[in-house]
Amino acid sequence: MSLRQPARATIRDVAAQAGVSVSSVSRVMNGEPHISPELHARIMRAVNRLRFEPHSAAQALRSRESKTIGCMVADLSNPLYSEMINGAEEEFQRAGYVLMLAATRHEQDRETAFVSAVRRRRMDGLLLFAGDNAHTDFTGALANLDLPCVAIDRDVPGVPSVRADHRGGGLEITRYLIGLGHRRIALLTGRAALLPSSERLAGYRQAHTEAKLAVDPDLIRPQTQGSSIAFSDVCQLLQGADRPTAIITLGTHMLAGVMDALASNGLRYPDDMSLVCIGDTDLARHATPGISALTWDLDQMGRVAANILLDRIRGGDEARKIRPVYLPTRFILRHSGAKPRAP
Amino acid sequence: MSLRQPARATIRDVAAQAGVSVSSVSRVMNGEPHISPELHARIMRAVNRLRFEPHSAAQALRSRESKTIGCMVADLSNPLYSEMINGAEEEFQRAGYVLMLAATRHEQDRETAFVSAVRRRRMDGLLLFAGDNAHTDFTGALANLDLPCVAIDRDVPGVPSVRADHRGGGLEITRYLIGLGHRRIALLTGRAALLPSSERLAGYRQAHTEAKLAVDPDLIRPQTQGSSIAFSDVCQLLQGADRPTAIITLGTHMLAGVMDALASNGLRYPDDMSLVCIGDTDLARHATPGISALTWDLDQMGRVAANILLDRIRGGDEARKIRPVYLPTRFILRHSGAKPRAP
DNA sequence: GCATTCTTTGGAAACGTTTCCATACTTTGT
DNA sequence: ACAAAGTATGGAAACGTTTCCAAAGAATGC
Repeated sequence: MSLRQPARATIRDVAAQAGVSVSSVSRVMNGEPHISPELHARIMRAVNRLRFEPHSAAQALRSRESKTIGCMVADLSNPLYSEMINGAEEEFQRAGYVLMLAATRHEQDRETAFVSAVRRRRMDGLLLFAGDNAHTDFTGALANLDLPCVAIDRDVPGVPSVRADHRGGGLEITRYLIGLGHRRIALLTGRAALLPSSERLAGYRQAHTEAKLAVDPDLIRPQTQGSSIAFSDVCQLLQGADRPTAIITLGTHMLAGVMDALASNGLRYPDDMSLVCIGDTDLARHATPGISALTWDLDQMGRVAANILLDRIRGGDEARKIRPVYLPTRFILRHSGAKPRAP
Repeated sequence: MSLRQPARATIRDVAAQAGVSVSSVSRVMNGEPHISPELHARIMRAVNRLRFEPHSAAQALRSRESKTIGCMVADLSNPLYSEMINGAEEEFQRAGYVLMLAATRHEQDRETAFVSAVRRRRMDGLLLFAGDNAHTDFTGALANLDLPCVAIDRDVPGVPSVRADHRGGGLEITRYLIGLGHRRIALLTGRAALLPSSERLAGYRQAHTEAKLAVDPDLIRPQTQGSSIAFSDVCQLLQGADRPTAIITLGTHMLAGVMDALASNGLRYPDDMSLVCIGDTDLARHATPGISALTWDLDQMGRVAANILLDRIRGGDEARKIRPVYLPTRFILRHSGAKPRAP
């Protein structure tokens, strides 16, 4: 019935066509030395004639490497992550690896499921993006893995990581706001269990300590990323007796919710409320007035992580270093900060 | 020197441990019928004791399916794409497939390279995102592939596709602007070779034809996505003698460039220039005034495409349908449009 | 009660590579 | 000139599954 394609050529077909042994074909395909030019030419001719393409499952089975990198991320639709993945993927592609992607949606089940997939597929390495620190089942599964791993903005015991200096960034922007005279600064920093959030919080606390200010726990909103959550968080904060006079918020999605909340409460920034966001976005840049933002190089971060992982896979010198690599953050001052109003 | 992990258990180890044949183990692992409960229990006990996980390369080699989907996208850092991938990945994950991702960066070489990877790895299906229609080498390579494919917002001969109704959307927003009285409408719609761009242009033309207006080719800027390009495009348009009075632009990145260009030329929207953007973003929503936008359901689009592909892989009834599936666009009216000034 | 079909198991041959070992020539060193 | 080392090739055994075939026993039809 269906006219099937001619069966794909195997290495044996190539050997027969060229009149040589399969081992010679294998050697040519893998660019091994000690091959006479004539043999090489003859084999390549057969390869081209038959359009031979080695079956990577067979290669993986025999040679025990799959030329595959697992990449685990909580949320692909978050531009912060996709930007990093984009950078990392370029490096992997250049090195001849293919990315296998899984979005875990912050669910521990999916994390362990992916670790299982990594094992079954004998992936050569694993790149971990920010994920919940409380997922100990997952880190347990990971420890049994004996596989080169690199984490991005995540703290996994025994795994090297690349991190933005969220603590320093949190410190810098909190100092800035305190310097302007703010004493009640709300922090909408995303899920508490994520490393970037907890680090930023640490910086925030440090700035308060330096200025001998107490931290009001009510001002810290460690909620999930999302504009509607930010909206209701801010509304709630504004209802309170002792309002904040400044807000630090994530730039992606949450900032929009914060702006909505301010607008629908008839407040304007920077006069009624100072604003700083984390992660520079088109919105932060082009809102009027422009919103000061903390930023760092996402593409670079992906690339650095990818290269560390590749180096580990190759067993390079760097392979034993576990200490995190930190990338600097940069504060972009715009016009969303002002002295707080006299009460 | 290095304390290696104990070797991973194979199906043979399990069989030995349970005192049965390997074929029985295989049957249990694959949930085949005709297995006595006692055998099943005995084998599962051995599986758990040895922490057996089947080697997927061996499975792929023997069974000729890799449980893997290739996903080719031009630019991962574009939120439009990553949102769609996010939706598609969820569906694939649910069906037990893993996504293999490649970013082609609009380079034909990378496209053909990935097609080759798809062949070698015997992936089970291929999901294609918007890419250059001029890449005929690539579509040629694809035709030889004999593999279930689905395209998203891309026209590949013989391949079913899921598309947003960019033509209808382009028509609607152009009609809207013409209805306001605009006669010179600039169109900054991204690379001309991409299907969404050319479809929008078709809608734009149709609206002009309906209104018996000529289309000035100078107003059509089929440039690559990017804020700096949009910036210089708009500056150039504003220098011309016969300025446009409205601009249609892509929402991601380009809109920011357009806004910059207006601001640095001392123009404000909607009074000096009407604005509509394609793809709703935080910036469009929260700029003041809000910017009217054309939007469609990205997550849904990814899911629909994924399910069509899965159906094709299973050889389902839908398998033979090649006609594109269209998803509707929706026009969100905000405050970025006004009647053009009297000249 | 006997031929037929179904259920349950085991044995062994693939799947398509890589890699180890053997072998027949060439070099090279002294 | 002869041992040792190097180069170029082939043969065959893995790698870890699935699947086809055979076979023995249990259930069914008439």
